[in-house]
Amino acid sequence: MKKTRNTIAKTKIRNLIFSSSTALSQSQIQNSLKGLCDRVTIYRVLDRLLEEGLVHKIVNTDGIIKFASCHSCSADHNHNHIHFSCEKCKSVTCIDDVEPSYHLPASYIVREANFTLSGLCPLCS
Amino acid sequence: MKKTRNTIAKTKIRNLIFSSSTALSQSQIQNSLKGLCDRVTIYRVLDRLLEEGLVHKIVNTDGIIKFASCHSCSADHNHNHIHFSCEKCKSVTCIDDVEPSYHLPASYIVREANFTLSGLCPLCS
DNA sequence: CTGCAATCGCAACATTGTTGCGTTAAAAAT
DNA sequence: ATTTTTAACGCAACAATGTTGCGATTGCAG
Repeated sequence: MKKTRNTIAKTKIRNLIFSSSTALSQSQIQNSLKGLCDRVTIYRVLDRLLEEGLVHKIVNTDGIIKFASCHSCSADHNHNHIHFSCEKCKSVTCIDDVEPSYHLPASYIVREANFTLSGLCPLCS
Repeated sequence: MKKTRNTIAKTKIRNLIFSSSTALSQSQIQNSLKGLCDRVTIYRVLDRLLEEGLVHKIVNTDGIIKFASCHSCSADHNHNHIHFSCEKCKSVTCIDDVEPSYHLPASYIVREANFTLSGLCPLCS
């Protein structure tokens, strides 16, 4: 497979996501970087970070895609934990230690799960 | 509260969603209508149908927003069932009879849930 | 320090969704 | 049946988000 390089933009974006307690959208990252790199570069870096399994992707309840670091899921790389989306402060947080349970008819083959609860987070309630 | 009118576009769109076995996006609806009304009208009709509680909104794993009819949830209007998104045929289906279970720290106030599983649907697997 | 190709910046484009405003038409009132 | 009211419409313009092609740049291996 292709080799990946550690560029300034990639390092900066990775650090941003890793040091954030909430999931970040492309526009949030763009604002933080303040013109460090092009908008397109952010999209491409995020794609690469996803492919490399360093971050995971969350679809918010309003359809906005956010990215968060993979902290506890290095073992079996299971992203199927719950996310919480605050209606007030718009933050998206991973609830790492709560796993949802479900069961489907056997004819469905499940490969990924995206569970997002929305409401008010501890800071806003 | 404001009165709502039954216009041609609204009736057609409502029927489309109600007779569909899968959730529909704005663009899918637009293609089906073949120029019956303006693009903007579809957005506005969907908003109204949502407000009136006739349809519910689903955010797909790729961030695309889809709409499905409310069949079994007229009683307490609970939309917290699971949705299944097929990676192959891109269909989004409501799995009405499976309710997910979860529990969060009490400091979170949950108002809505959006649970989407993705993989292969019975027709594609 | 040189060469290769991964990555970047820029421009252009595609899609999705929103807003303002003058016009049309649904349905209640006359 | 006709008038009146205003919800809903079409159109144009805009905003946000994401994608693609291509020539220039730069990380890093040899």
